[in-house]
Amino acid sequence: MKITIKDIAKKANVSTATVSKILNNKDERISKKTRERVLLIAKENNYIPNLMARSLVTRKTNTIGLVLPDITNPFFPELARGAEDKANKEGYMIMYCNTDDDAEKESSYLEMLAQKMVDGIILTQSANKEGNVESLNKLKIPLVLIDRDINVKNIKGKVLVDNFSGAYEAVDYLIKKEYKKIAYITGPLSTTTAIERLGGYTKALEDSGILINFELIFEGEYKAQWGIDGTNELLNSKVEFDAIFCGNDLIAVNAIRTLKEKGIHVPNDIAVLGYDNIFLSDMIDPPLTTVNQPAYKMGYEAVKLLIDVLDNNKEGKTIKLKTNLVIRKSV
Amino acid sequence: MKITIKDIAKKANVSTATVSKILNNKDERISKKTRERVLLIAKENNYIPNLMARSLVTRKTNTIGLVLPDITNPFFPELARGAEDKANKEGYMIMYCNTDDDAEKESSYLEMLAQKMVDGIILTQSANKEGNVESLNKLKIPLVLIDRDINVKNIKGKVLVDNFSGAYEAVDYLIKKEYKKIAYITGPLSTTTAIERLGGYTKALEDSGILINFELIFEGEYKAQWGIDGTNELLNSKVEFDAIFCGNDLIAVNAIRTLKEKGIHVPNDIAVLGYDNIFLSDMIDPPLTTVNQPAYKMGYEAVKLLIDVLDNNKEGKTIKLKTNLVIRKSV
DNA sequence: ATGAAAGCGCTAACAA
DNA sequence: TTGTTAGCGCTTTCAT
Repeated sequence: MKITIKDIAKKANVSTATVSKILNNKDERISKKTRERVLLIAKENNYIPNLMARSLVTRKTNTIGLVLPDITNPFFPELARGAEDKANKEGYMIMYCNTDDDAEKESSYLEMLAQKMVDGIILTQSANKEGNVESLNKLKIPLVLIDRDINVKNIKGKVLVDNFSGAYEAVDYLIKKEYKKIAYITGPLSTTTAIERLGGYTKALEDSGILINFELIFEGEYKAQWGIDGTNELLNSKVEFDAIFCGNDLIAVNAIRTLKEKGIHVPNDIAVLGYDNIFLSDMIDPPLTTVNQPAYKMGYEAVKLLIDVLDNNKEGKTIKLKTNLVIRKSV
Repeated sequence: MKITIKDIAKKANVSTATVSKILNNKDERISKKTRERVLLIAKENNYIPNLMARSLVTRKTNTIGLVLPDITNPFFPELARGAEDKANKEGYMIMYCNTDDDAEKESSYLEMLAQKMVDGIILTQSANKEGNVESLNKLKIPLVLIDRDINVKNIKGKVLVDNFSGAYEAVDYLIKKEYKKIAYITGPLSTTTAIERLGGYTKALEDSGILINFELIFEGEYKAQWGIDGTNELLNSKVEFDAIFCGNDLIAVNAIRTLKEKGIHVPNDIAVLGYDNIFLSDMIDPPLTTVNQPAYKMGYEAVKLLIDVLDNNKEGKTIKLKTNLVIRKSV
C-alpha cells in the first residue's frame, strides 16, 4: 500500500499538519529535530506525495496542456521540445494533444484539459472553421497562442512569427534572382500564417512592379501530400512559372521531388523556396532554400510567457519572433 | 467561480450523491424527471467536473505517461502519435517527457509521473547506464516497455521489434547484392536494439562465410551528428569498405550526405542501408533503402496493451512486431 | 514549536 | 427513488 502523510505522522508522533509543513518547507519554526525525523521517515518509507490531493486544495496542478495540429509534422516536435524543456525547468509537466486541424477534436481536447485542471494551455489553433472560437471563449483557463493568431477573449499571451516579412524576404529574394513568374503553393488560408505569408508574397511582387497572377496561387493543406498534389495541379494548369514559393517545407520538399520525377531540374529549370527550415530541408538534394522559423524558441517562449502569467501574474504580452532566410541550393 | 456538484445539487433540490450518480450514469433507478432536470442545470451552468477530485476517490486518473528519449528524433513523433491516437480513443490523456537518454532525467520524470498518479507509463528506456533499473523496480506503476528491452520486475508488457531479423535481412540483402566489406555505424551498444541489430549483422555475415572485421564497426549515438562523425571516422580509418549499414535512418541520411560531399557516389561507389524508415528516408537523393519499423503501430499497441492491463486486468504480454526491408535506391 | 479541524470536489456504501 | 455519511490525501488557518 502507498504511504501517506497520515502514516508518516503516526510513525513520527506528530500531526499531519506538521508533516505537511515540513515536507513543503512551509514553517521555519519547526524544530530541527522533528524536521529531520519526519524527513527520514518519509525517505525510508519511500513516500510519494499525492499531487492530486495537493492540487485539489492548492488549485494548482503544475501541468500545462499543449495542443498542436500534428506532432508528425516535423515543425512541431521542435516546438514541443522547446516547450517541454522550459516546462521541465520550471517544474511543470505537459499533456500533449493532436488536433489534426479538426475543430471538434480541438474543442474536445480543450474541455478534457479543463477537466484535468491544467494551469494553462498552449494552443496552435486548428486551421478549421470558426466554430471553436466560441468554445475558446468559454474556457476559463489561461491561454497562450502559438504560431497562429486568432481573436479570442481571454488570451494571456501570444508567440507569433512575422510571417509577412518572412514571405516578403523570400519572394523578394526570388525576384532579385531574376525569377518573374513565381507560383505559390500555400497552406489553408483559414490560418493566419497562410494569410500573412500570402500578404508578404503579393506585397513583394507589387513592390517590384510584377502583376499578381491568381492562377499561380494554389491553396491546400500544410501536408506532404499537398506538395505532390499542388505541384501536379500547377504543372497541369499550363500556366507558365519559373519558381515555386511553398507554404512550408513539407510542401517544398515534395514539390522538388515531384519536379525531379518529371525530369525538371531544381533550380536550373524551376526554383523552389520553402518555409520553416525543418531539419530535413538541409538533407535533401538540392538542399532547400527556406525561411527559418525558430520553432524550438517558439515553444520555449510560449511556456515561459505562460508561466510568467501564472506564477507572477504578469500581464500577457505578444512576442513576435523574427524569421531569416536560409540560402541553400534550391534557388 | 467554477460550479460544483454541490451547487447543482442545491439548484436542483437534490443531494450531491444524486447529482453524482446522474452525471456518471451510475444509477438506473433515478427518475427521468430529476435526471433531466439535473442534466439541464449542469449544462446551463456550463458545469465542468473536477477530475482531480474524482481521481482522488476513484484512484484512477485516466492519464498515461509517455517517456521517450527525444521527440525531435523523427522516429518518435510517429510512435507518439500512435500512442496518442489509441489513448484518445480510450479516453486517456498523455503526459509526455523527453529523457535525452539521460538516466537521471528519466528517473526524475518517472517520479514526477508517479506523483501525478498516472495510471501507467510507457517507456523507451534511456540508453544510459544501469542506474535507473533500481528506480524502475521501486516504481509501483504499471509499466509497458517499448522499443528497447530491459530486465525489470513489474513490467506489465512489452512492445518490441525483431531487431535481429531486421538487421539480418538488411545485411543479407547487401551480401546478395555482392557487397562484401560492410561497415556498421551503430547506435549505443547499451541499448538492446543496437545489440540485437549487431547480432543480426554478424550472423548474416557468418552465414555467408564472411569474416567479421571489427575495424568496420563504429559505435556512437542514434543521432544525425553521429552519421557525419561516424562516416568520417570510417573514411579516415582507411579500412576498405563497399557498403555501410547504419544504426538508424538519421545516421544513414547523414552518412549519404557526408559521402556525397566527398564526391563519393551512392550507391555506385558505396551502398548505404538504414534502419527505421522515417518519412524523410524517402525524400532524399538517392531514396534510402532501409528497414521499416512500424513506429506508429508500436505506440498504438503499447497503449492498447497498457489499457488492457489497466482496465481488463489482462496479464501483460510481449508483442514482437515484424520489420520489413524497404528497397529503394541507396543500395 | 506543534496540533485540531475544516474543507478542496467528488464517489460509494448504506440507509431510508 | 433519493439522501446521509464517510472518506480520498492533502493544505491551511487559527489555537494552543
